[in-house]
Amino acid sequence: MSARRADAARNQASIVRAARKLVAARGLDVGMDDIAREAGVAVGTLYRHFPTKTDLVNAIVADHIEAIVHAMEAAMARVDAGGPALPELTGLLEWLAASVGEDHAAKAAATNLGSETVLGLEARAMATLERLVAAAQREGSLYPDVTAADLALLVNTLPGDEVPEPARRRWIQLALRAVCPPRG
Amino acid sequence: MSARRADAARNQASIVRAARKLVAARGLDVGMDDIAREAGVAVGTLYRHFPTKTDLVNAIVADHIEAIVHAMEAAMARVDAGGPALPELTGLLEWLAASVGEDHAAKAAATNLGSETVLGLEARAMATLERLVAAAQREGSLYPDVTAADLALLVNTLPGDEVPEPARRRWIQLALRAVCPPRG
DNA sequence: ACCTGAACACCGTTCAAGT
DNA sequence: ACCTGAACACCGTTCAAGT
Repeated sequence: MSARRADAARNQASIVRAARKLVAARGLDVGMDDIAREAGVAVGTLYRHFPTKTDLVNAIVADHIEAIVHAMEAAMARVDAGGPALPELTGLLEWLAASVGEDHAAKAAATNLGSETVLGLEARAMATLERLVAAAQREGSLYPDVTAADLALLVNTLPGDEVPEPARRRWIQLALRAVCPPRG
Repeated sequence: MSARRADAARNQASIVRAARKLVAARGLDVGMDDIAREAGVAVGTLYRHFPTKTDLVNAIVADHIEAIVHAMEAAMARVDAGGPALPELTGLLEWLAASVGEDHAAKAAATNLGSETVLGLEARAMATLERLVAAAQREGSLYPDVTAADLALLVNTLPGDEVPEPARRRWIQLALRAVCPPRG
C-alpha cells in the first residue's frame, strides 16, 4: 500500500500548513485560492486532497480537538498521580480561553466539543472530562450537580476574539464561580 | 419634506417584513434574491432601500435591540415601583434565551449588546442595565462585584439554537449561579 | 497517479433602461 | 423619483488537458 507519490504527500502537508496559518489568522472564510497560493499548488490540487472546504477546515479543527484531548489527558494523568483536580480544571479552562482568543480554528474546535461532529475524538474528550469532573467532585471542589456536559457547554460558549481579552478573563472567572463552591 | 412615493414606502415595509421572516427562519445568510422575491420586488429595489446586505441586517438587528431595551425599561419601571429586582433580572435572561433560541436575528442582536455597534440603543440598554444591577445589589441578590458589563457579557455568550433547548436552560442556571449568591 | 488552470455556478452588488 | 432585471465580480467547485 501507500504507493503514494512523494509530491502528493508534500503537497498535502503544505496545504494543511498553509490552511492552518491562514485560518488561524484571518478566520474560516479565507479563500481557497489564497490557501492554494500560500501552499504553492493549484486549486485543483487542493480539491484533490480535500474534496470540499468543509473537509479542509474539519481536518484543522480535528487537529485542534486532538490537542485539547491531549491536554486533558495530561491533566488527568497528573490527577491520577495524586495531584489536586481543581487547578488542573481551571488551568485547562484558561489555556482554552487563550487559544480560542488568538486562533479562529481553536474557537471552532471548542464550539464543536460537546456536539457530535468530527469522529470519536470528542468521545475521548468527554470520557476524560468525566473522569476529571469525578475527581474534582471527590475533593469537593465542584458543586455536586455539575457534570462533564456542563463543562463542555461552558467551553462551547467561551467567547473568542470578538470579545476583548480582559472580558474573556472575567468570563472565565464567572464561569468558575458557577461550578466551584467558594473555598472553605 | 417626505414627498415620498407611496409605492416606495410600501416596498420598504414589505422588504423589512420579508427580511425579518427569512432571517429569523433561515439565518443571516439568506440570499438577497430570496428576500426580494418574498417581498415581491426586484433586487435593485432592495438595494435602493438598503445599500448593502449589512445595512438590511443591521436594520433588523436594531429592531431587536430596541425590543430588548423596551423589555429592560419595563422591568426597571416595575422595580422603581417597589418590586424586587432579582426576578426581573432572571426573567429578562430567560426571555432573552428563548428569543435567541428561535430567532437568528435575536441572537445577532444579543451578540451586539455590549459592543459599540448600532447607534445609541446600546447606550440606553447599558444605562438601564446599570440601574437594574444597582437595585439588585441593594437587595443583596447579586454578588457585590458583579457589574452591568458582566451581565452584558453573559448575554453576549448566550448560546443560540446551535445548542439544544435543555442545555440552554442549564446554561442560564449556571450563569445565574455565577452572579447570584445562594438564597439566604 | 497526480497536477494545472481555465471554466462554471452561486450570490452580493451595480447600472442602463424603463415608467 | 423610483422600479426592473440583465450584467458584473467574487469565491467555491469542477473538469479537460497535461505530465
